[in-house]
Amino acid sequence: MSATIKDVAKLAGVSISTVSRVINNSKPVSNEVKKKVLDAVNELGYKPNEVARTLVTKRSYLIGVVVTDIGNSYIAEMVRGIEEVGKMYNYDILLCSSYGDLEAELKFMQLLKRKQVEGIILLSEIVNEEVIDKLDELKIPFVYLNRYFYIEDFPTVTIDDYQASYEMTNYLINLGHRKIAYVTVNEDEYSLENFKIAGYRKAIEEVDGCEEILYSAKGYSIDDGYEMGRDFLKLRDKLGITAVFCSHDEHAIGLMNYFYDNNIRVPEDISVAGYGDIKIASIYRPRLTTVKEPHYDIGAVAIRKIIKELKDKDQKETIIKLPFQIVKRESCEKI
Amino acid sequence: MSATIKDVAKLAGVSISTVSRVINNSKPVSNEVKKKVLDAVNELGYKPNEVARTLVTKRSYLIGVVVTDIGNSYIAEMVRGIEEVGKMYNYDILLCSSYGDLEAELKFMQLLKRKQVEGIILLSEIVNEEVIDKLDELKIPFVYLNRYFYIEDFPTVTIDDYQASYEMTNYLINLGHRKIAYVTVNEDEYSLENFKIAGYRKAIEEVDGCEEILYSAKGYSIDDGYEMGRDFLKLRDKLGITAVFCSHDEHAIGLMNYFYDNNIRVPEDISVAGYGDIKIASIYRPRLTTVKEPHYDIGAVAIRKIIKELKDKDQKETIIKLPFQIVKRESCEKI
DNA sequence: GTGAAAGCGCTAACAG
DNA sequence: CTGTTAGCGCTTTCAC
Repeated sequence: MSATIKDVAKLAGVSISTVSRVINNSKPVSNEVKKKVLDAVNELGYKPNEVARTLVTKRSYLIGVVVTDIGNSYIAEMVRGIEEVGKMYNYDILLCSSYGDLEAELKFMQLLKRKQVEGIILLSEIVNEEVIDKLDELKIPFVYLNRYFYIEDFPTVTIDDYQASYEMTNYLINLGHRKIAYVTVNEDEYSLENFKIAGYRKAIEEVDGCEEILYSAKGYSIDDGYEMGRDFLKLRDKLGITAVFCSHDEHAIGLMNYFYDNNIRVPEDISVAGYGDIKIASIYRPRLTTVKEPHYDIGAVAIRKIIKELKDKDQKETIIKLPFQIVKRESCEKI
Repeated sequence: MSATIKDVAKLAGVSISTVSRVINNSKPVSNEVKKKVLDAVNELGYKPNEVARTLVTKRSYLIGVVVTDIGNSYIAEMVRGIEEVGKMYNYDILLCSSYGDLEAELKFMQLLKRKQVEGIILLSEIVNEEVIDKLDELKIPFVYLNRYFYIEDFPTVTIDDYQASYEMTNYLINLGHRKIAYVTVNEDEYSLENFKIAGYRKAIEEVDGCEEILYSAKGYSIDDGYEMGRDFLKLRDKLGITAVFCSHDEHAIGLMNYFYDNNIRVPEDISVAGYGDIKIASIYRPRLTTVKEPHYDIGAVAIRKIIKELKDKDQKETIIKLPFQIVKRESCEKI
């Protein structure tokens, strides 16, 4: 096996505490002895065993991150933020994917705790009381990130969905649109959609000639967006919809795909706006007008919050709201 | 702090060895005692400390994964494969992102070793001797995954690039194309492009009227694909190119974006084929015809290889080749 | 079957 | 400044 601190001590002819002192710079050591130790370290290629160190210091420099699926670009982006900021503070990321399974989420949280992670970031897409309880029960700093649902007074990082939705709807209205459909998902007491719909509604109500048109997609995926295409088109023809604001970029992309496949031109025949600014939104043609959720920053702020809490137990802020942006691109046009 | 094995032992009125035995099922324990222990475990909510366990057993159940950027969909996909298979064997993933920086790669490998990971999967996009040496020096099982470069006799999992490139070119030829451009990247002794170009060349040479047209992009990104659009279009007009086979989906997407922005229709005006089958390839319109690299499987097989090696030191296979697929979609058409 | 004791590799008092 | 010693929480002989 690799060399241990003992080997170094023996080779350098000093005690292990002295070795510990020089590699940690924790206490003054005479230059002469220090040199001997360093030489021995080099000669043996000694690398401290972090596991042993963790056992005594109680500091693992590990943050557990459980995500639903790293394959989602918005999640990957958040993980990037988490990891990059974590690294600045010497933290490493222990990654677990739940694929949306409740049991898996629960299991991983347990597992992470056993592995002595110092904090947990849960990137969930479901809402469940057991998970909440477990998170509290673990007694380690955590942040709960959820794009679809909210839990009151629970540590999280987000944007002002009400305001974002309001502003985007306004943008569409200013473009001249009046028949603006809003594509939402399921109704749920804890769904963030409630805020977004409220924002949309407010904008609609403020302007004469505008009419609220709500449409529900089945799920959150691109496919769900595609599949609603047929029925949505009927609705459009019936009501004269000229713009559609989707609560998720995925719907917008799916819908645009359906439009492409059926020779409906965007934005000439209909304007499409999304929400999220996932990676593909700026790659797809036409590029998608959307609400930019700062995924990277959300991750970055989330871990920063944990690290701060690790330093100073009492942090007041539980919910952090980050700024968003209305990103204007070619999928929406003046009418 | 959380309860330790000592607390359990005390509460159950047995020795800590007995507790260890029942929670690990490592030695027979009388049912009566077992029950007492289990009760105590429940009452205290005891969860073994994996760090302490690792220190004595020398098994961390951790695999280190260093990637360039989890934001790349092909990388995310590989990590999914790694993680999912890892979990089947109770392994967790320690994730590090190098963002292509050599020093970072080196540093993380070191770090992972200190954290006692049992194996390392390096997902690199550069080639460097130092890295190779370091990997060997670490003396733990590893797999080296690199989409752009190869290292002879180095543990990796890949596809037969020569054959894939050959088959795709053939497909284009069978569609009636004769002036087929191949978009490559930089020339480098260790570039996988050498194999791909050879495959392309072979197909071209086999058919009368075909002519080799090589074009080099600046880098590997979508932007690089976009930026070559202008010059490429000139070349197309000059040579009468009817199809372009890009060595990377990113180029193909970037190119198609340039075409879209300049009113060149795909596939009517030019057929476009890619390589990789990254996520966006099947979402973009028109959907991209491409060589499907099984990213998920590559990750899955990579970690499986490591786990196998952990079980049985001597594994013969160093390079594993996985099957690929020619995925025919709408971006290529008969001429 | 069960307990006592040693030890994994390291840090951190405590003496000197 | 430096060495000795006592653990961190757990597994694993080795006796009984």
